[in-house]
Amino acid sequence: MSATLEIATFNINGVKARLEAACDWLKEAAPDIACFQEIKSVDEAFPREPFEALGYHVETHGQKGFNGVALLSKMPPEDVRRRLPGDEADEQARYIEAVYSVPSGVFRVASLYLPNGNPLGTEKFPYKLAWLDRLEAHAADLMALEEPLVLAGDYNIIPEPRDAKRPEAWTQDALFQPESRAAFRRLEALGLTDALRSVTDAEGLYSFWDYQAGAFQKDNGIRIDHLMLSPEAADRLQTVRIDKHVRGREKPSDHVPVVGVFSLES
DNA sequence: ATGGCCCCACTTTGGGGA
Repeated sequence: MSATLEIATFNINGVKARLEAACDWLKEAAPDIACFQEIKSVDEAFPREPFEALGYHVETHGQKGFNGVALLSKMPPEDVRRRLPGDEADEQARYIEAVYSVPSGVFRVASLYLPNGNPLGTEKFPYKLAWLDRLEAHAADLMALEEPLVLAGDYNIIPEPRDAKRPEAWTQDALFQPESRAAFRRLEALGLTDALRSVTDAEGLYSFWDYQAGAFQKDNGIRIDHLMLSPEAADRLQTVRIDKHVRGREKPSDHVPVVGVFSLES
């Protein structure tokens, strides 16, 4: 184990369609922990072998056709939890959490895929807000553990105007609604830190570009994939990297990886 | 963010995404 721990979040938009892209990126970036979203696969059909061949333990929480999250890790996971607490009737596979032992102690890491919430005016938006309420409650419970905690994932929230190339185009979208952004700020009010914003105030840092209308070529992107850190994790954060180049490859996901680099020195 | 896409499923049409 090196003196740093790299934890990444990556919405891969289908593990079968993205097997080569995901493996190529893992080979070059070699994160210690990769949080995947939108695996779009049931657990039994998840192609574990190519990832295990790269040295990763694989834990999945999938469903048929859409959604689904996974945790890939070089060290074995402990205490794996699936499903976000707070609604036993919620069947959508959007949350998996595990604890990892590292030389400095432990890191608790979650891969989460927040509901999109579009279109407004349907039941999808209240579902998003209810999911955010449940996430806030669970995050509060986890914060009380006073551990290094990384809530990594596709939040489907544009936190601020500087997180979009064209913020005016998103005013009627669930990703940029005041209620969505207020919920994100409530997570921050719990003491969670938006990792990227703790290292830079720069605009033009995006994690998603639509497949349509040449959005990537125009750099018409948004920042919706986030690493939210407990104080114990934020204290160890060295830098945050967005692997934008993978969006320009063959058969890419519409998202790119966001990587946090943490110090393991005591 | 619409002119232009992409993935998935009991596939050839519709649901879902952002």
